[in-house]
Amino acid sequence: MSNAFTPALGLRQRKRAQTADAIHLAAAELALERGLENATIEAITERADVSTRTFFNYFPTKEDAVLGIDEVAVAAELDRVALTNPEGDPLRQVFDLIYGVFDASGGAKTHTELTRQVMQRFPQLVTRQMVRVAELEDIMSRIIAGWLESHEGFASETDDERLEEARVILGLCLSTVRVSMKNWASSTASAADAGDPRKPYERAIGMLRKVLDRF
Amino acid sequence: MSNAFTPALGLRQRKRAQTADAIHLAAAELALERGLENATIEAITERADVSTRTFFNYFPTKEDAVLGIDEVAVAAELDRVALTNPEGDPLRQVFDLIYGVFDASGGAKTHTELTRQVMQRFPQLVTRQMVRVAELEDIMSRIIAGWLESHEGFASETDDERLEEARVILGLCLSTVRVSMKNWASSTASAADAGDPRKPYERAIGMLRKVLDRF
DNA sequence: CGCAAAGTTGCAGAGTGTGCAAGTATTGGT
DNA sequence: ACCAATACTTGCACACTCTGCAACTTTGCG
Repeated sequence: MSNAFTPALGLRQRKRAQTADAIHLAAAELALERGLENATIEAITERADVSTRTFFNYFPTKEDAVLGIDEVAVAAELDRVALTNPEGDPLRQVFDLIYGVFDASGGAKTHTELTRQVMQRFPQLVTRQMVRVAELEDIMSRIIAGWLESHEGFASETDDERLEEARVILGLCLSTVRVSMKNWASSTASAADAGDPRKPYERAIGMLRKVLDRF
Repeated sequence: MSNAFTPALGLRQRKRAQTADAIHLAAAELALERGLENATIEAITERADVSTRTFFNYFPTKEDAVLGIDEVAVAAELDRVALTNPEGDPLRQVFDLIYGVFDASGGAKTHTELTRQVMQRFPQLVTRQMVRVAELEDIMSRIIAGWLESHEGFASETDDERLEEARVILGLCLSTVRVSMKNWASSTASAADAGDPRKPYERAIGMLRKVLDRF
């Protein structure tokens, strides 16, 4: 699991990742076994073999634990991408940004199939996931607005105008991803889909293009 | 208050509306006075002069009370609009649908300025409001898909394709409304804006058009 | 080794939300 | 005016989520 970007993690960090994963796994499994409501914190912590108090040192809410959201990784990804200055298809850039955040947030990383099942069975979690991303709207919009600045057609506008357009663009892409995500979540676990968590994003681009062409 | 559409409500229903409003008012005021977290159910019920238990007979959560969401009215509005078969600008139709749901949901009805202040101070509530509307996505998408059926260009597609496109279209409009809504919430309470809760919707249409023209 | 920083845990407690059963008010029919 | 069905309110007990705090254990590092 260790590569150029995760070089020789100390014992502490390894343990931390292990514990987080154990809690996430227990939470997701229990949710599937007995439903989201009936998977109590007590049951989760018992299976993950940590105290109730420790649970909340890792995840602020039960839902975040089920989704396995890693806030630190998300922040890091945003810091990283804020420095890039991409070229090419603007829509694809935005979708890549969104995918990066989702990917970093953990759901797509370790237990893809488990997460898909959870999202399929509890659609509230897809919504929840989107709300979480929406909370990063300010940061992401600013990044996109920065991109717009170097595009002809946007260069002549004020910062505020660009920021607002960036918000709308982000919103369009996010909502398309959400639709596509729900499709993915409700798809049968065919090998083609389950293996590639990017699939819904690729499909989302196509869907958005198709609808944009209508208007 | 009674007009052609609210003909001679019985005592029971009038009291019910009164109580709901009292709770909503108390919740919104207290949220503004001491913050969302510190406005406890206990404090709200005390001010509205009902028992804690009654509170939950009216609103499922504290946030819904602060926003004054009326689920019954929303359901009625959706039933009503499902029967219509509108003509004209498709985008406007969708925005009208969204506005109808918001309006019926109560936030825009009685205490417009209060609600605006609450949303300005607690942006989570804007998100929350959007999530609520998103939960009606299935129903609204089906209505829109029905509209598409009678539009040339969509008539040749399958029901599933139309439904998916309807979802994406709804998503685009919703996310634009959300952006516009946040602008509205953070605007100063100038007479022009405060008086007309439709303002953000009109503006949203313009914003979406502008961005669509870019692509 | 030995100290500092990070992490774990139990406990006490505030707050949200639900089910139930008993009591009270409203309605509509006679 | 009366009665029975119905709707609404309320108190109570209880389950659950989540937080602050203080004691304790583990890890990192000079």
